[in-house]
Amino acid sequence: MTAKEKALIEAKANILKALGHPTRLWMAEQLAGGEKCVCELVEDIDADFSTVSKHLTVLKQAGVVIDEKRGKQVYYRLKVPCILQFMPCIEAVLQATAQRHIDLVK
Amino acid sequence: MTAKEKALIEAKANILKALGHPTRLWMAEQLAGGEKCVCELVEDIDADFSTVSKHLTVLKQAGVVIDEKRGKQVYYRLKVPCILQFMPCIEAVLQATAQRHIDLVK
DNA sequence: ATAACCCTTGGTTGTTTTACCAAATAAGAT
DNA sequence: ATCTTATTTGGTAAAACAACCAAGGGTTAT
Repeated sequence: MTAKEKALIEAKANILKALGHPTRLWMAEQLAGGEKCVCELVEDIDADFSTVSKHLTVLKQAGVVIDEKRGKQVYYRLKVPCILQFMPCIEAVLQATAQRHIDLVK
Repeated sequence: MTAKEKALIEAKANILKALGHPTRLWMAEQLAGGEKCVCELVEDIDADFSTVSKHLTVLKQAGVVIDEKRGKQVYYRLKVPCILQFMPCIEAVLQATAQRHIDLVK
């Protein structure tokens, strides 16, 4: 494996890793429906404001979202909407996995 | 968010997390070309036998791969091949992100 | 039976993540 | 100017992760 190939795979893994946390994945799914400010996300989830903000920072650094400050609030949105296209496949994995998962997807 | 929705998102995040490590992502890509035994993966990468084995266990528990013992060796393969279909989108994120990433994808 | 090979498991250590709290910054309202 | 409101940043402690080494369990070959 060349250094370039290695760097590419690390970059890709980093994006998947960013989405590989329940809170962050949930946020990405929320943003698929359109931009939201941090406060809206905080409101919908049982977590600290700072926690939400830090998760958004992770997504931002991974290149999954971008932010824009408007007035008092900061709005986040998906940078590349296709990100959530692979959810059906993820769910197919769950389907294929175990009995206990099947009812999750249905 | 109901308990069920929460469980679903955790399960999905777990799959993405499993793929969110350079070595594991690399393995998944290798297996996209067909099953391989652990020894073949170890040979192609600069890592300990036990490290490779543990990474495979993570992928297995996430439902991404399945294993089959044949003779002395254990063969791993992708359980749901579509897993790697979203790589183009991941690369699109890289493209969209920063100058320093662009040359990685090309 | 012994040896050699393939793989997993257990243990250890260092690193990374995560969540919360408190404090700091920034913008709009009074 | 002061006070909210919205968000980020810094700090800290607990938990999870990752890599290596050593040891153990099967399986085939001798």
